[in-house]
Order: sequence, then C-alpha cells, then structure tokens
Amino acid sequence: MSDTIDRLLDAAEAGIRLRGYHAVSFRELADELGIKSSSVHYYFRQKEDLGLAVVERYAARVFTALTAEASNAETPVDHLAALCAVYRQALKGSDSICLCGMLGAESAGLPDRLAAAVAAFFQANIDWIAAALPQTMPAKARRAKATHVLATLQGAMTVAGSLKSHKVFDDAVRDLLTTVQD
Amino acid sequence: MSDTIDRLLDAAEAGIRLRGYHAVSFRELADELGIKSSSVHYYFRQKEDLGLAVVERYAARVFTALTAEASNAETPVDHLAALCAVYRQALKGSDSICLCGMLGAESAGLPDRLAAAVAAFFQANIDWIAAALPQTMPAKARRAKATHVLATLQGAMTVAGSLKSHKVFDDAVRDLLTTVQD
DNA sequence: GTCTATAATTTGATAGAC
DNA sequence: GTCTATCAAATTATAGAC
Repeated sequence: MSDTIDRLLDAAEAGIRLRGYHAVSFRELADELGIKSSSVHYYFRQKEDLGLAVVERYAARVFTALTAEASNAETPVDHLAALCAVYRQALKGSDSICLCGMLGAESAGLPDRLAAAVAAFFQANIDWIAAALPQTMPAKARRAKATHVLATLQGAMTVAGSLKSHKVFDDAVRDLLTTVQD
Repeated sequence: MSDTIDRLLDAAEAGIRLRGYHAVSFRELADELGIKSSSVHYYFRQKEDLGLAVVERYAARVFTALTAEASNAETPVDHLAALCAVYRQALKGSDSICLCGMLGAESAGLPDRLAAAVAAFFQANIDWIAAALPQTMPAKARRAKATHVLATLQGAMTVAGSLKSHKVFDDAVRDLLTTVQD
C-alpha cells in the first residue's frame, strides 16, 4: 500500500507535530519503519529535505481538505465553519497541533527554506480566510479579521494540547465564530 | 549586578523562546556566559530543573506585569488592553514568542513537570481573563471568551514570528478587541 | 563557584558492499 | 533499496581537583 517514502513522511509529520522538529531524529524514524537510518538518508539527503517534504505534503493536504469541506459553503460563516472543522480534525485525530503551528513557533531555529515554507503556509491561510469573508468589508478590516481567525485556531490548538482538553479548542472556536456575522 | 543564576535564566529563556527547549544546550548557555557547561550543572542539576526555573520566573514576571499594567483598568476592555500590552511587549522587545507558547507547542515532548508548569500558566491566564470579563456574562460564555482571548494572543505571536511582522500580531489583536464590549 | 576530564549516548551524515 | 560500518560532532551528566 504505502511505500517507504510515505511511511517516512507520516512518521516524521507525527513526530514533529507532537514534539517538534529538533526532537525528531533519523534513527527514531528508521526504527519505527524497521529500517536503518542510512536508508532514510537514501530518500532524504538532509533532515532539512525531509522537513520540507513534510511541510509541502501537509500544506497540499490542508488546502485540499479546505476545498472539499467548503464545497457546499455559501456564507462566510459556512466557510469559517469549514475551516475550523479541518483544523479540529487534526486535533481530534492525533492529539497533536498543526504542523505549521509547531514549526512556526520553532521558526527562528529552523533552516531558512523550512521557515519560509511555513510562512508561506500561514500567508496562504490568511489569504484563503480573507477571500471567504464578506467582500463588503474594507480590505484592511478583512485582513485583520482573517489574521485573527488563523491566530485563534493556531493558539487554540497549542493551549488545548497543553491542557489536554479538546473542549478548550472548542470553547475558543465557538466564541470566535460568534464574532463573525454573515 | 546580575549574578550567574539570573544570567543563566536569561540566556535559557531567550533561547527557548526563540528556538525551543530541545534546541537549547548547556554548552551553548555556558559559552554565552563565558563559563563551562559543568558550571551550569552546578546551578541546575538537570536540564529539566533549569526549564522549570525558567517557567516559574517567567510566570511570576508575567503576572506581576499584568497586575501593574491593569492597576488603573476599570472596564473589561481596559483589562484586556492591558493583557494585550503585556504580550505585545514580549514580541516587541525580543522578536520571540511567549515562553509558554513555545513550550506548550512542544508539550508532548517535555518532561512531565515542565509540561505541567506550562499548563498551569495557561490555566492561570484563562482564569485571570475570565475574572476581567463582565460578571454579567454566563460563566460558560465567560470561560469560552477567556479561552478565545488567550488562544488568539498565543497564536498571533506564532504567526507574527513566522511572517516576521509585528503588524500581524497587531492586526489579530485589534480585531480581537473589537469583539469585546464593555 | 569554577575548572578539567571524562563517560555514555545520540545525532546528522557518508562510503561502500550486497 | 537496504545494509554494515564508521565518523565527527554534540548532548546530558558526573567525579573530583583547585
């Protein structure tokens, strides 16, 4: 079914999202797959290459999910609810935060290309949210609201993960959605 | 002026907030102070002990700053503005995120006592915010709003740090404050 | 309180056999 | 594609001299 490269990306993503980039090692991933760390280097020459591949696959998956989840959305509230559902799934499925929530926090300690990919993910998220908001809003207010929405989702995952309570995420998001009108 | 233990806590806090717990080493801290890593172990037997001391000092400082900044606050909006000002100072001063924003993200990979201290910081923040909100609000709505406020602040620092733009933080917080009425 | 010296482990990475 | 073998460097941590 899934070849080695996919299983590597799965293991690396899970590790990074749970414990961070620097806490994930080639040997640990190799052990999880039942291979040797030198075999991991066969697929990804450097750790940075692996990190980049994980971020790129993750970003593609999130935006695919966003498109699917928002396919029947008409109002801004519909779109934002779809967005929140996509992020909530991540938390519910694995008790881990957004990949880019983790890497964004560690940003200053990451290789440049990796930090840039994370920043691009955030920017694309803000753009997606801004496009979903009522186009009657002034552009500045729209951008501010979009930034607010993304920040709340990211922060809610971090706080919920620390307090080990999905309800914390749900509380924050429920209140967030009350502040958006159609 | 500042003795070795304070300088160690300063260096460790700065390192953790910028790059994360696992990216900070005893040798690096020792080099920064011009001493040897074994001397760091004299003050903190294990890395976990150092991490705990950093979190405890940080939490005390934040709540002291909150008390001071909110001393003249009367309305809920005043209190929340004071809270946002305290968090913004952190970003402005060092371009780094909240210590517990970083450690909260890394939570699953931290020693238990450290993760617990971070969770306690978050819970105390939520309680402080909830107490500042209008007591006329239903308790559940108040807790949800307080969680939302903390999540937005934490997430805004992460996203702003990644996008290297303080304006991102200001945008998110400005929009957040428009959603709170006296 | 700071040092030297060192141990035990882990890490990212490479060379080359099969 | 996976392995063995290996490397150089870094990490947390300890023992004991000064």
